[in-house]
Amino acid sequence: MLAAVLSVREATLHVLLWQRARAPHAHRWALPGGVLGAREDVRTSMLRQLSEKVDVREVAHLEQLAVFSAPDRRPGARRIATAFLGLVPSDADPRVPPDTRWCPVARLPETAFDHGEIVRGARERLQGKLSYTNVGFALAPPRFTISTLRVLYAAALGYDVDPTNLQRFLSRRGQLVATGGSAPPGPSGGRPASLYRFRSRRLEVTDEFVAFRPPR
Amino acid sequence: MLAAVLSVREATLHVLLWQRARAPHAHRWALPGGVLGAREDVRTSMLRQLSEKVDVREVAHLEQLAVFSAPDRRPGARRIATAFLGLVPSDADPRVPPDTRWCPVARLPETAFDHGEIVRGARERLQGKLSYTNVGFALAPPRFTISTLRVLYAAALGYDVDPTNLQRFLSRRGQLVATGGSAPPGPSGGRPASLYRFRSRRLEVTDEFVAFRPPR
DNA sequence: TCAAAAGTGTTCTAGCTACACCCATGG
DNA sequence: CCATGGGTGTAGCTAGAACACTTTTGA
Repeated sequence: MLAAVLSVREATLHVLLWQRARAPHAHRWALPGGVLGAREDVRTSMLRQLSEKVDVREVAHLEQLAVFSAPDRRPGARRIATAFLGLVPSDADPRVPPDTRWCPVARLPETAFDHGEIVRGARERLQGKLSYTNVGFALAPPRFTISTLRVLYAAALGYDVDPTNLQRFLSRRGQLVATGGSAPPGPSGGRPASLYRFRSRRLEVTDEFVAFRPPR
Repeated sequence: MLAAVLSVREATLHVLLWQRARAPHAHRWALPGGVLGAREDVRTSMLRQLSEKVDVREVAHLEQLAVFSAPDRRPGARRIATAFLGLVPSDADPRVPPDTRWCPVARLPETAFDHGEIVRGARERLQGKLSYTNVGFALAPPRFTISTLRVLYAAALGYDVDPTNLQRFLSRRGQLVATGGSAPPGPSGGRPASLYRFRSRRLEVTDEFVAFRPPR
């Protein structure tokens, strides 16, 4: 049971890691997690374990990634890990324990066991789903401007995104709702940006087919 | 450890199930599987367990689906299942034990535990991946005509597919290679169909982005 | 009035759908 | 020569990428 909890902080994709104090792999950085309880399913258990690190209400999305099971993936007693991808909106600022930090995914510190691989898997899953689902909601605050959203998408994808096209992409799919409000412009002026929200804050597949749409 | 092994048989998507002899859920139909060994990872273990039901060389693709972990998912001692999706080409005709059969996915017999849900998950995964990867190779014989391939895609997707567009879809992505050979026409005549093969018989993502392609 | 930032309009193009038409074979 | 099925050409449409242009604000 491990979770790669991703969030965009200061325009960069970060992951929540804690520094191990004890051997094995002392001082290396590890994903939060623990062991499955007798009366829990894996999702419930993951949420319980995360609640020790972050406020669970701030985890806007949680999904299974994969099982990591190589017999030698960690020294000592064998442990099989069900890995999860968690997403925390950029506005949430959860209190975390002193040994825990948000680390930039592009420049990870030395990670424990196979946790680096899990983080890379999580990032790839997120990148894919940004393009054919509404997962963006889980990176964004409840209300946001298109510029803000652009920064979040760019950080998660690792390349620049055109705000015009982002706006139209989401609008065409009915995912963007104008709230009516607007954000005040910055100190150097400029037109105030309208505030939007996602129509739904639960995962929806917006592009079921790349090709092979059923005939009319 | 459970596998939903799918294959197109007689123009219909089937799954490999075996009928339980003993309680619990006697006479119901279950997915093949077993328990993880001490020195195996889940993939190796799954292949080992499948080898008891089908010839493993015929499983052209095997990937993790999800972990099923509800505490009450089956009576008796708790068991957590890592579910896999397996694919067997339509030309392979593996010898299976007497209690084991290919069952049509659209009309499953009464299934044991949560195995029905797993089969539905497997079908959905396959349907999605047919559209943005080359998984088709794992449903098809080594050499095939476009008409044959059309039948396989239609069976897996559950709706009709235009052979013209299928041909171009795969050609555009460089997945189709003409072998030069051709298949003899049927008893009522007709132009002989050319034989093709997939360029690669390992999973490749052919459409990485639905939208948000990186700028040039 | 100018700079800055947001938002709209428009053109270009790739690629999917649909369908008409041509090709190769058996009877 | 016709029926049958395979294969090609092509028109139409959708929607993403790129970018010019307009709008709204602060100084």
